[in-house]
Amino acid sequence: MKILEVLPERDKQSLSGPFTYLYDGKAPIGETFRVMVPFGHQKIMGFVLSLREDPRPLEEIQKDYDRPLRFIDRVIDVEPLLDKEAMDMALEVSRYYLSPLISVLQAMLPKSLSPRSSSLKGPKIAYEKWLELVDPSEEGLTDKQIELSRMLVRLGTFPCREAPSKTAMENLIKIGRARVVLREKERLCIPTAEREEAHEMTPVQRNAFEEIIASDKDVILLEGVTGSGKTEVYLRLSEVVLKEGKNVLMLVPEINLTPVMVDYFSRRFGEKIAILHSGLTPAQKYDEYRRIKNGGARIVVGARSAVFAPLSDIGLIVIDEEHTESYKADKPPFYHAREVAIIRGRRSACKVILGSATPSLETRARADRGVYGYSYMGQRVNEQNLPLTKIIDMREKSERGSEKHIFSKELIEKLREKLEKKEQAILLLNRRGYSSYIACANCGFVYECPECHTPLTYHKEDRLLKCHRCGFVRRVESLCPECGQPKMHRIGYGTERVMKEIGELFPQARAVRMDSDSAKNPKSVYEILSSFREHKYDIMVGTQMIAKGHDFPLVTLVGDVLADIGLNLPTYRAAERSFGLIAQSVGRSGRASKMGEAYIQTYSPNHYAVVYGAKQDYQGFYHQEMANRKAFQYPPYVYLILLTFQGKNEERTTQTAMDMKLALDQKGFETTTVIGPRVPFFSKLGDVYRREVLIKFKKDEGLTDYLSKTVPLLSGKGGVDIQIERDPIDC
DNA sequence: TAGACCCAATCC
DNA sequence: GATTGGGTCTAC
Repeated sequence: MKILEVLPERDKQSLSGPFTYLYDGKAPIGETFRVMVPFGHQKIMGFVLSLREDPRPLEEIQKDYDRPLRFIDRVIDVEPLLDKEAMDMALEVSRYYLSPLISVLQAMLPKSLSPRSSSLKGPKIAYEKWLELVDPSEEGLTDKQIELSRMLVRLGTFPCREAPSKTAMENLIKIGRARVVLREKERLCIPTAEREEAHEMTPVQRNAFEEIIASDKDVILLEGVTGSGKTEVYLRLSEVVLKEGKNVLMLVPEINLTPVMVDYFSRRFGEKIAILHSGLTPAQKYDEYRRIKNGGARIVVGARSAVFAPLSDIGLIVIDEEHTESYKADKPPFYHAREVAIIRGRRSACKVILGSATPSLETRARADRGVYGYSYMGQRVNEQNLPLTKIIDMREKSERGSEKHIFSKELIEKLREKLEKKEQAILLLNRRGYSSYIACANCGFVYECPECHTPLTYHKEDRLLKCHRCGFVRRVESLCPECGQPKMHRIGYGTERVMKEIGELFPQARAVRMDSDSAKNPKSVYEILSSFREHKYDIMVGTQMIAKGHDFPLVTLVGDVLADIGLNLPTYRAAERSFGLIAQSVGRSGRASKMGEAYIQTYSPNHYAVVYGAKQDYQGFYHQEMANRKAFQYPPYVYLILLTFQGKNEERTTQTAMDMKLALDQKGFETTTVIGPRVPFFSKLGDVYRREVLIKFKKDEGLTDYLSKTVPLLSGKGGVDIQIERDPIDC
C-alpha cells in the first residue's frame, strides 16, 4: 500500500497543507505526478508531494490517522512533472511568498501540465508525419521516385506534406525504401534571423561588460540612461555564458517587446530561441515548454512567467527594465519575476543582471548598500543630447489654449510647427476612453460598476460605459437613472477625447490612437507602431503603452497631456510610477539626429516627480523619494506584507482583521508595525466586503513563520477568507 | 409546511 | 471552489 501526500488543486490558504491518500494500483506513480482524488463530495485534481510504501494492512495504517483515508481515483501522468531542482525552487518561492505551493506550481506549468482539473482539456502534443529513408538504392525506381529518394539522402528526413509527389512517396513506402514516422509538431513559428557579427562595443558598453564580468556579486544592477545600449551588454554577457556551455534566460517586461529581443539574440547567435509568455496560445506554450525542457533551446526570451522556464544549466539571467511593474503577478502567488529570478540565480549559481534606466528604489538601494553589484552607463550610444523639456502649469488660465483645457497654447503651437516641418509627435495620456466618468449635474449621481463600486469610464467609440478593472459594460441613458433629469455630464478625459480634439484642431493631421482598446493584441500593437515609425501618421496618441522602449527616429515632440494622472493614486509607489512614465515619455523625443522637445502639462508643476521626470534626473528623484520612503516607512526601508480579508458579512470581516492585528501586536515583534484594519481602495467586490491589514517589518523575527502557520488555520473561519500578498505594490 | 434561499463548515 | 446540510424566511 502506498501512502500519498497530495496537494488539492484549490488555491486557498486553508487548503494549503497536504492531504493523505491511499494507492495500491498498478499504474506507476511518484512524486510530482498528478492524480484525481475524491475531495469531500467532489472529484478534483491533486499533486503528489511525496509518497511512501507501507507494508501493514489497511486497518493498521488507518490507526495512525484520525479520519478515514480515501483512495485516489486515478493517476494522470506517466512521468514526473518536475525534477528536484524545479520542485525545490517552487518550494522556496512558496515559502517566500507565504503562498500555497499549489498556486506556485500552477503558475510554473503550462495549462496541459498544470495541477488543475481544467488541464485535462488542455492541448495535447501535435504530431506530424515525416518521411524517413530506409534504403538509398535507386534500383527499379521511376525518375520521380529517384528525385524523392535523393532528396531524402540529402536532407535525411522531411515532413510528408513537403514531398513533391504524393504517389512517388506512397510507392517508395510500399516497396520499403522509405517509411513514415510521427514527429512532434511545433505550433509556434519563430523566425530565425540571419546571423550577424557583433559590432564593436562603445567604451561605455565595454566598461560595463568588464565590470560585470569582474564583479564578485551574484546580482548586478546595470543602470544605463535611455539609448545607452544595454542590450549589447546583455548579448556580450550571453556570448560568454553560451561559450561556457551554459544557457541564458532573458526576461522582458511585456509581450510586445519579445520579438525585438528575440531578433537581437537570433541575429547574434544564429540559433533558435525559445519564447514563453502569456500571449502564446496554450498549445504554443506547451510546445515551447517541452522544447526547453528537452534541451531544444539554449536561450529563452519571455515575459514574467518565463522566469519559471524549465531551462537547465542556467548561466545568466537578465531582467530588462527591472523596475517595470508588470513583473509583479497580480494574482496568487503574487510573485515578482525579479525576486524569483534572484532566487533562481542563487540556486543555479549564476549572475542575475537587472537592467534599467530608472531602477526601482528597492534595487537601487540594494546596489547602494553593496548587496548588489552596480554598473553605470551614463552616455547614449550616439551621444545625442537629452530633449529640451518644459513643464506647463495648467493652473494658469493664460496657458490654456483650447476651450476644453486639454491642450495649452504652447503645445498647440508646437504641434502645428512639427506638422509643418513634417516631423512626428507623440501625445501621452495615461487614461483610456473618452471621459473618466459620467455624473448628473442635478443630483450628483455617478455611474458605478456594480461589481467593483468604482466610477465607470465612458467610451464614445462604442457609446458604452466600461469598468477598467473588471470589464463590466453597460449602456448610457440620456436621463439620470437616479433623478430622471437630462443633466448627465462627462467629466475628465481620456485618449479618445484627445483624438477628437486633435481632429478638430488639426483636421489635416494623420493621427492614430494606441491603447489597449485600439490595439487589442500584440499584432495590432506592432502594426500601429510600425506604421507610425514609417511616418504613415503624424501624431500618435496613447497610454503608457507608447512610452516604453520604442524607437521612433522622426519624433521630435512629446506631449504629456496630463502628467498628474496617477500622481495621487493611493499607493506608496505613485510618485515612482509618475516619475518613470514622465521620464520615459520624454526619452521618446529626439532619438535620431534631430533635437527633441517635450512638453509636460500638469496641475502639479512643482511636484518632484514631475520636475525630476522632465529632466530625466533619476539621481535627483531617487534621493528625494528615498527621503520620503524613510519618513513614511515604506520600502526599501521596510518590507511589506498585505493581508486581505474577504467575506460576505461586513462586521465579521472587520472583526477577523481586527483579531489578526491584535494577535500580531501581542506577539510583540520589535521591528514590526501593523496598520489597520483599514478599508482598501476596492472596499467591496460584488457582494464581498474587503478589509486589509498592512504589516511593515524591518527584520523577520518569526513573523513569516507565524503567518504561515496562523493564516491557513484562521482563513475560511466565519466565512472570512484571508489572502497574503508579500511585497505588494498597490497599497 | 414544503420549498426557496442563505450561510458557514468541510474537504485526507 | 464546490457541495451540503441546517437554519430561517415565505407564500399559500
